[in-house]
Amino acid sequence: MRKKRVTIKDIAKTLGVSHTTVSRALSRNKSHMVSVETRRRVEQVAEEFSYRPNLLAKGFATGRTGTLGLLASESYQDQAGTQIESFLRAADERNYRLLVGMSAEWGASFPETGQAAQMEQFISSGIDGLLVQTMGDAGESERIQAAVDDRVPVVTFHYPARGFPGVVLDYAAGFQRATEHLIALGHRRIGFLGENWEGRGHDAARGRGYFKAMTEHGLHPVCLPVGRQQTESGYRLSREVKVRFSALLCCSDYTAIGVFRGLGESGIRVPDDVAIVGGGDSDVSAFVTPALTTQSTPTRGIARAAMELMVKILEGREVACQIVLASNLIVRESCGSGAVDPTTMPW
Amino acid sequence: MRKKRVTIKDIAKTLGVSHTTVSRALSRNKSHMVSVETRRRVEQVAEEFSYRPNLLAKGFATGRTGTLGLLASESYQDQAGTQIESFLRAADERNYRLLVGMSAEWGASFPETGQAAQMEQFISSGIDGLLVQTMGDAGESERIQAAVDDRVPVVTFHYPARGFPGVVLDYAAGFQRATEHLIALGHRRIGFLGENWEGRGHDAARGRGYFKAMTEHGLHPVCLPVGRQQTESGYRLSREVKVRFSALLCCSDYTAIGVFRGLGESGIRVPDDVAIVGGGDSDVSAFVTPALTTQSTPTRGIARAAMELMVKILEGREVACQIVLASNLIVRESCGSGAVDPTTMPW
DNA sequence: TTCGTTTTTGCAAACGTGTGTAATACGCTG
DNA sequence: CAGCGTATTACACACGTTTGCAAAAACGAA
Repeated sequence: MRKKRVTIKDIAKTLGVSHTTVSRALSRNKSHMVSVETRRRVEQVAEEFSYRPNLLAKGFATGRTGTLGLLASESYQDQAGTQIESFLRAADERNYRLLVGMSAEWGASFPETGQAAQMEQFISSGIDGLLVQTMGDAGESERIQAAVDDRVPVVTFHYPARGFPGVVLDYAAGFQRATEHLIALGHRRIGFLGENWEGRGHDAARGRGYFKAMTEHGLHPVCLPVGRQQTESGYRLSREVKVRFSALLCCSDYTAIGVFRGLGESGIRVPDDVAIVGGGDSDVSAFVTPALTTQSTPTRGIARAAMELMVKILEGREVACQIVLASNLIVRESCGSGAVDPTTMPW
Repeated sequence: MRKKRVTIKDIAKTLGVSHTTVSRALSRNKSHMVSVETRRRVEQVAEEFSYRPNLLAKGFATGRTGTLGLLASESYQDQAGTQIESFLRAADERNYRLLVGMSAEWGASFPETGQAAQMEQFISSGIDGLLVQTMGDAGESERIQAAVDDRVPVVTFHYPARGFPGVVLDYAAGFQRATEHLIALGHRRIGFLGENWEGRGHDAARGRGYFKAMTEHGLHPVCLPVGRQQTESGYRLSREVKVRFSALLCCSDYTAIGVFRGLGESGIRVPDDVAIVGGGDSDVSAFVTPALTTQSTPTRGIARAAMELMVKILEGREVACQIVLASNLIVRESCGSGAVDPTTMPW
């Protein structure tokens, strides 16, 4: 199976020069010039032998591998895939490779352990930097700190982590706006399907935006917690929804689709009987019936921003900052926007 | 930022032994024993110094890195995410790390170039094996062959590639069965939304299953090609569907959802006016209205099987084989199965 | 005690590449 | 022609770990 690798020494030998010269010729080293003629010959032989540099050895020698670690979080489920995909794109554009992992909750009784172990492994594998999808749970920042121990630069995304630069999505503002939209439409009994606003994570952040809008208008906020199987959770919770609310904010489009289904089975119509807002702007959200009003999460924007930040940090052009991305409300059919007078919009 | 690494030499120095001994103590080398007492002391100091092995150096020395390359294909869009996720799980279970890439069609005028470049990079980075999501296009096998050049073992998945072991999903059989299901329900004007059966890729394979079932029953097969934005394509094509077919097979659940939408806007009811079958068994498929009959693609099963095959090959326990996974038909509401007498089913 | 055997340890080389320092050659100036 | 700066090349070591070979130590038996 295995062939013997072609190394710079092989090239050096056939040309009768030292491997140093070959190395410099190929890496176009600035401080030590190599004559044009020599470089030409080196390149020709390299091509002829179809030489491929051993990035392992290179990384070993230089301490730079051109590889970044990406630690996605499983708890984001439907998003995880597109999020990873976006990062692959962004990394490719900047010619970085990506060592990918998911902070596993599966099988492990202590997810933090798995997460820490992954970070350790990544760092041991010689990554230049670590991109971590944060969940905002208690002690997360300290956990990352402990595992990374200042050995590589870290950029977090999704949720701020104390002490680390990162890209944050302003979930709270987005859902606050969405809630105000529903209030402007005349709704008063508005429910929230997600995670309690006292918790952490972006669903809780959305909850806080909802909470703020509700209390500011003297309304009573209610949270119905959603489980891990989002679509199914929405389906099960729909039973409660129909008796208690005239409008509903869901943290995920998939939850909303589950709710659609459940309400439909009971003959409740959306948006006529209940108005619904989703979250995430997934690909299908425009094509379900009724089309889903949703809070967009710029997955690709997050990836690009995080990559850019990481590259800047690696190049020493930036030290620490939090980039806050806005999240927009996309108004479609599921909350009956057709009847709305735009001038009553609160923004 | 950077701290100085702790190496085995540091441990050796504090204990007054050679670094060789430390290496042997930590790697539990079989051929050269180390006394129990020495090992205990080494482990204690390693713990104390919180020593982390440099996997780069290790890989460099041994030629094994414990990292596999995963090259997913962008063209599978909605699937790519869950597919990658499944591989991450499977790799984690076997304690392998995963260098992930997507064979980019974005930005590159020649996707093959990007794909080849990725493989080159992965191999240069010292992967132990390469997992490639195949598309079944012409010359794919030769392309992989040329890029990999026998430097690492390859396992393909999704579509067979000549000369490489792999995990294949029998899309054709699945869609043949689905088509027969529709025929058994009494449908005659049955359309196919996907890729022409003369092409390659798994959508074409599904097409062949459809084609076979249709011709065997003396029916006329018709293919409406779907674009890259699957949901949207389904929506646009729905206009054609309603006038030509009484039943429809879609290669993706998302395409089916687009069709739902389009038909609904024209007042066509599913399944009463048109029966629909999807593909992929995505998470939402059970919760859209009507719930989608679909051909399941065992994404996790593919990942597990491919990983297992790769590990076997790396351990020399297997040489070459193709593992064919079956794909099941999950019957829900969208083709009106409620009216079916199970005894008329063709299987 | 002596020899042989086994267990434990150390030395040194190897993996492929980068880089600081020294050496050589060349051309120019005075 | 001596002297000097510069362009080009080579030597040697570093990076952290593994591993074949040899040496040393420990042990047992005669």
